[in-house]
Amino acid sequence: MPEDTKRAKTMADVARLAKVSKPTVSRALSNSPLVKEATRSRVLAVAAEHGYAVNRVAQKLRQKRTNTIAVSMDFRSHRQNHIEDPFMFDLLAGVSEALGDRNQDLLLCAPNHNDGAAFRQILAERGADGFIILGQGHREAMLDEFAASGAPLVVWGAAADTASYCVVGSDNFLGGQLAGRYFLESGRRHFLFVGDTSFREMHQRRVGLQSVADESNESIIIDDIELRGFSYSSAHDAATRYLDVIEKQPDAVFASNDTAAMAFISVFRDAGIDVPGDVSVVGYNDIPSAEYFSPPITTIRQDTHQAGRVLVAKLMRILDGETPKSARIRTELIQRGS
Amino acid sequence: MPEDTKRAKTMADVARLAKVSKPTVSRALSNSPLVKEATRSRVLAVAAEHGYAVNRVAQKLRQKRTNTIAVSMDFRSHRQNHIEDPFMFDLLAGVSEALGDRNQDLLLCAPNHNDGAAFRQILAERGADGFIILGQGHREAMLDEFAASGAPLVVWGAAADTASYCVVGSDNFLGGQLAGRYFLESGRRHFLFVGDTSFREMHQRRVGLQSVADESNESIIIDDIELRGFSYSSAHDAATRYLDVIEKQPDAVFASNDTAAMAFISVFRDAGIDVPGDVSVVGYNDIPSAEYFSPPITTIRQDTHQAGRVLVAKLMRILDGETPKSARIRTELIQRGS
DNA sequence: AAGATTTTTGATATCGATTTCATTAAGCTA
DNA sequence: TAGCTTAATGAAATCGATATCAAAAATCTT
Repeated sequence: MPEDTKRAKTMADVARLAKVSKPTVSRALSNSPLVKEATRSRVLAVAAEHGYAVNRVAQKLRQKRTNTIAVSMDFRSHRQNHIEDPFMFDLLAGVSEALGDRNQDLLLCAPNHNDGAAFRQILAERGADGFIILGQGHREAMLDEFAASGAPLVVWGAAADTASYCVVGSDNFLGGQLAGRYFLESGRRHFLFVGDTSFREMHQRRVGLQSVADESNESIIIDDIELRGFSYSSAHDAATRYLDVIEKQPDAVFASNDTAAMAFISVFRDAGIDVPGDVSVVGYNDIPSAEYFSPPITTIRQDTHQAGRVLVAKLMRILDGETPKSARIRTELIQRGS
Repeated sequence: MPEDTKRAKTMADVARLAKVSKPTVSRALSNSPLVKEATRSRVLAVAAEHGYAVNRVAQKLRQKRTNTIAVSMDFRSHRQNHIEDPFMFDLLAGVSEALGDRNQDLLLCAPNHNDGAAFRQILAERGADGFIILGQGHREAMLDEFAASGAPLVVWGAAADTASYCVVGSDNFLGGQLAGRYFLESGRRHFLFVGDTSFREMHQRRVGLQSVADESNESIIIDDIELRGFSYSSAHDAATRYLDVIEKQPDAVFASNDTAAMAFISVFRDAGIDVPGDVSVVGYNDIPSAEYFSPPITTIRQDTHQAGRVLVAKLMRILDGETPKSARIRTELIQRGS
């Protein structure tokens, strides 16, 4: 039985060994209904026996489809900000898994410049069929232009009303509302919002918080601390300065990420202010240590797993010629001890 | 002057427009010395004018080189362990940057199974030229076999003496020694090691700590807590249990990651044990918040940026047919307040 | 069983680059 | 300037798959 045991490198090899033609091998391997069942199984057997694997590069060239998605991550800003938050990492994991399920390769790219030339080049050189953009908060104009040129792309973040591309993001407005309602229900009336509102996400959270105050019958005060970036240290500094300056202490802090929430709690504790007794603190993202902080942090959780799947699903629809709408990801308040 | 303003899609287009042949265009674009300077500049001008970009897929097919490196990340274990440590992320960033500098594409893959079939398939289908493996601590046998089959790969981690492949990792033994010496110098004599020694890295840190004790003239005691995984919670639980059980309290804790160090400090504080007064604590990795914890955590820092560069450099040498040695990354003690 | 249909199969062209090898142009020597 | 060497160029083959379209085989009619 054992014949030629050499590895079959190309379809031509398999064709010869199975005594059929190249196109038939191709059809058999791609489960085309055009090939007779008996032929298919013979071809598959030969292919398996000789360890044949299609050359995907040749396949891509001929099909003019790469089955590859470029995922753009802005590592630089991530490192500059000393972000400890594993959120982006989770997002990447979710995208990776979803792409794997669809047999799409993931080309990871970290563009160095803002002008989008790197993206255009990837498309021109046929390195990928489409783009998933993670963490490019400040580059909306570039993305608009890129999308306008017909590039298939999906962006993680907060949708601008004017965005011409498909955006998938957490429901930041709802997140802000959830925090506000939680404060109201626990009798708080003087809020402090902490975040970098130059990011649209953060701004939307602020607006959500405001909407709760506006709709309430109570008279609510909202203070603001404008952060730059997401580092623990900048939040810590801001908290310290804030305590020096204020006349009346707030009874609720909505920090737009858990790291900042921790920094504020830490400063409060050092200043003898009790959390949640004197001040309630709500964070965002539900990072792993939020649960184990002392006190455990009440926070807004986004479903990163779902996020990855939705990003990929939207992009696939775009590649199929549809124009899917932007989407918001499930968002919920995790009530803990702060 | 402006002639045909249509985009040039293929080399044949450029060739026609520049009134030369395809091979000449190819040579001009790849800076071959075979082409006359005047010709080259004319071709480049035409290519630029018509927005031509080489089709990398066709290039790969012909050259039998993909200029793509597959980077394997084990997201699953990462998520299971609730790792907050941005270490892997930094490593990925470093690798991404180093690959970018060398014009190599980064194919991110997250193998689901342990048997290495996914790796073999990537190679067989010519999805990548080589592999950088991050975070596969427990799969040495598979990697050995894969390397033995001639696959070009470099692994992040701790080198086994028997490893047949190139390993780049932090100098864990030195890391353990640095912690031990720090303890000795500050007069500590009763150490506690906390970590998951089923990971070789952690084991090596333990051995480094031991070596300092052995070489010292003092009589040193070393206790051990064997963790499973890297989560804050498991460390927190372990610390709590430990305090219940021990008779004599250690005066130094070497935690094999910062998250565990934080958990222990937190438990100590709640139990009224002063850090660093009663117990000194040293962590590992220098995560961003280590600096801002209270007290700021003394820790061992690895140079992740260098790590990425070294991983890529080693792999490139392997692809050039050399067999570079395993390497250790710079490792230093960052002395802070614990 | 001849003729019409439907399934299967295969010969050939193609995707877009690079390599090989032959050829022409340019530069040098005497 | 003939003759020789070297530098530039181009025609054709190639990488390994799939698409197209025509031909052969199988199945169905009557």
